Amino acid sequence: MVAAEIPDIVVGRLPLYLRALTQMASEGKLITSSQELGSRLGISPAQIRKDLSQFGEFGKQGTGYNIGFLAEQLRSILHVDQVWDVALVGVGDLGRAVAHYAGFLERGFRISALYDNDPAKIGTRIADLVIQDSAELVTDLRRRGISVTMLAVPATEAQAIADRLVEAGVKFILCYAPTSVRVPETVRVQYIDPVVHLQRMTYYRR
Amino acid sequence: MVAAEIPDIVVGRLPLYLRALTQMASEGKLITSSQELGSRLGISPAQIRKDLSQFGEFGKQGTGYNIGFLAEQLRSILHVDQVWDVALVGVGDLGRAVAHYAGFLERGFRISALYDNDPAKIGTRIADLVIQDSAELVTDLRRRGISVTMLAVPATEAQAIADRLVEAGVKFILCYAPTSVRVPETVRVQYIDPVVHLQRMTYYRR
DNA sequence: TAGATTGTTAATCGATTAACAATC
DNA sequence: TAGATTGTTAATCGATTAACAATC
Repeated sequence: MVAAEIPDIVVGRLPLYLRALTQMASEGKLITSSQELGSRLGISPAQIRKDLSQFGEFGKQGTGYNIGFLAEQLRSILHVDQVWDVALVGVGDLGRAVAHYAGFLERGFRISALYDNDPAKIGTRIADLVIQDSAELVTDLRRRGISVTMLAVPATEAQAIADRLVEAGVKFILCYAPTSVRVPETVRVQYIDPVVHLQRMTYYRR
Repeated sequence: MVAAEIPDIVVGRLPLYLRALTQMASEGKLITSSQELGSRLGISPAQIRKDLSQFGEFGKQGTGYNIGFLAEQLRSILHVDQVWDVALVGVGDLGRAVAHYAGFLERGFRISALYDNDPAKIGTRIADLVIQDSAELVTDLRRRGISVTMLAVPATEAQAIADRLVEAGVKFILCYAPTSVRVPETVRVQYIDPVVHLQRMTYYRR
């Protein structure tokens, strides 16, 4: 049961499987198949079986997968059978919306710290959290042992803040700023830039 | 000069190239190389050259790429040398933040219609736009010829709204709802779900 | 049992990289 | 010219799919 080297691209699909399974469970379904899951997600059944088989044997021939059991396994694999404390840096319009979003907790994350560098915002509250001064970022995150952060600052500030996050020992950064940041290999970054997604589509203008 | 079949994954990188080039231009740089571009983006120089060569010869041996020229070419390839009207459906916290975001226009998109089904919101304004009733979605989008939309409604409503968008002739949907939607093959969907990105990272917990 | 679906293998398909001639 | 970097080819690497024995 030694963890083999799982391709990044496979890991990337696991959260989609988990999300679909959770949805099925909420619809009262108990069992599904690679066929059904695949048709919901637009992924081939063979690929789903292959992906899952990297981690174990979760299904039953002739029957399919127990939705609750498979979801539980995926939560464990993705390490979201626990709740991660997340710090959000940058409380502009987007940061505010993210801070208010209620959907994190049930999927393994809890926003538990907010930072901004605007004196007018520091000390005010959003969703029960006091906005703290970004100047305290490094000592504070380090002290609290927070390793997951979301970056919702302007693109021009993203690299500087990312450097501070790295300094604070942060391991995972979800970057909403429309720019790439450079970090050591020990730190992982994921990006969300709506314009990138839009441009990926308009290429296919007919 | 017949458009060859370009892999999706290549198309997906073009907006990143464009974003980095635009940033370089704003820094006053005039020339770059696949080496430099690659190191900013964490992509190999060979891959960048290969990707670009699918569309033409944009560089000069020994010199590299003219940043302004290459950016212009990419805008043309991605069809963002024009401005696309975008409709945003769902004006909750996230939709509001998206509507206020000033960064769309210079990258080829303009939010020009807002929809919600909450009577308390309909008729009010956000960023100079009057929120319209979702009930008018189909006729309205069709009349205005809008083909790009952003979907910021709850997951439970996403499929129903997506069906209406398809009915209205929409071709591109950027889905912020944490769910997959089924649409005909003629319609493209891109997804933004922050939790999916977070879970992709926490898998690598050490 | 008969029907269905998994887990897995082998084959296919596609993407990335290394290397280098061309040339600015 | 000498140095640098492109565009492109061929080789390598990796991912997806088809097919089917196993088995519930």
